[in-house]
Amino acid sequence: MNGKTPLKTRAAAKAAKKPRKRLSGEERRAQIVKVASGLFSKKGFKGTTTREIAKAAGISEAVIFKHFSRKEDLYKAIIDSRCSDNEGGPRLIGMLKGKSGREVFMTVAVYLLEEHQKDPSFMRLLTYSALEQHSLSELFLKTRAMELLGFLEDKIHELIRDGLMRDVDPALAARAFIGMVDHYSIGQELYGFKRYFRRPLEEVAESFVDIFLEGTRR
Amino acid sequence: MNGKTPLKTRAAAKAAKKPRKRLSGEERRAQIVKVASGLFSKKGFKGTTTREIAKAAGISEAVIFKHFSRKEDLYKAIIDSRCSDNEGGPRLIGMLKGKSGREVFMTVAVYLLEEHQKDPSFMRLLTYSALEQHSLSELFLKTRAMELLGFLEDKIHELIRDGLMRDVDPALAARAFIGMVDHYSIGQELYGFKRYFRRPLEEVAESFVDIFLEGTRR
DNA sequence: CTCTGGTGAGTAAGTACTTACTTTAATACG
DNA sequence: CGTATTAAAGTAAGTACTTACTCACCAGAG
Repeated sequence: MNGKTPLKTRAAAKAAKKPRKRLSGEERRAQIVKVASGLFSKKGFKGTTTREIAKAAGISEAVIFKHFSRKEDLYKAIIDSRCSDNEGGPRLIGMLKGKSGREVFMTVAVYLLEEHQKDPSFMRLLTYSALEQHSLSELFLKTRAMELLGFLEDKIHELIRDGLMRDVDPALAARAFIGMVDHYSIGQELYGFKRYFRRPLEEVAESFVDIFLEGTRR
Repeated sequence: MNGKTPLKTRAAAKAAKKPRKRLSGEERRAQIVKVASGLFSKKGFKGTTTREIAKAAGISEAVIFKHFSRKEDLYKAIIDSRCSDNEGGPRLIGMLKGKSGREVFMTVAVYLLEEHQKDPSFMRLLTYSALEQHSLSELFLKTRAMELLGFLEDKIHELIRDGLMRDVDPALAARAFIGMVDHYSIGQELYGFKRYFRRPLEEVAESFVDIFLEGTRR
């Protein structure tokens, strides 16, 4: 058992116990953001302690405060990393340009359902943020949500002008569509609906697009 | 001013400061539940302190613990008072019996939108509860949400059978409809959409019912 | 007098955040 | 090349304050 370290047992034990990886500032920062993000999404900002974050990251609390002077700053760093341009939003809008009506709505539905399914923690984070009135939801609203709704609104307007849709309120119709899709994901992930009810992602998307497009067809 | 109590100034000041209403046990209990409910819905369970509750109710913390041995018990009492049979749910389902397709969906939409607008705090409470995985959301899901969805599902099934609707997945369609309506309220209240976008309640309900019914029409 | 509704002043266990200190790795230099 | 220097990465053990929850006691209606 202790054959290797008959003497110096304390130092040896310590060394054995802690194969401590020493990370660079940037690496550690990113790790903390990732760990905290996961915890905040599960338990909320108030519900997560800096101690827990430190423990989960395998470091002492002081390290967190070397990188983020306040717990609140950690939240902001998470926002930046989650809402940064390299992932998400812009990609979707880019995918939509030049597509036909049905293709647009189908793409949006599949994209949103896939995103939620791939990473349900973001939706939780966003919802917590909205409730706790942090800026994440505000930022997300103004960058992502509004952009997508605006795009759909324009598209609907265009379809109406071209006589392909009935004369519905474009803003309301856009929200109706996003509502169907988002609310489905929220039900599955937050309210535990998936225990009672589950459909293949494509089937869900197809159904919603059908209902929406038939409902708005001229 | 102090003609009545020239002496005993301390006692007099105290008496003047606190026109303390002495409530019966039941009254006090109900008051605490009401106050706590409002605070929990604004700041969440973890985000609300017993001290805040006491202050808001104009009593000392100890009184709270005379009525509820743990903070958690207060949550349960709130659940009971919010989900009790006398208000909400059953009334809605009752209103729906024997109505035609359009009437059913219109009634549901108006009802949900009105409820959310009348008391947005319940939605917040419910959402917090779902995130924090308290039993309120579970209970609500099993009593109210499932019941309403089940009713709509049956109605849709019936309408399909009678050749009044296309052959859509009834469960999915029911969720699509509730999704449009609920998601609209959530957007308005939680994500602050109402700063940018507002429509009369009836117009919103009518639009959603239109989109849904046209979309599912045979 | 008594019993119920009410209190002020605790307590122990957290909480975010700090301080004084140690370890490690890369670099400057004799 | 090895060794002193330095600065960053890391820590244990605090601090000041908040938290849920308690307890010994009080006041006034019946």
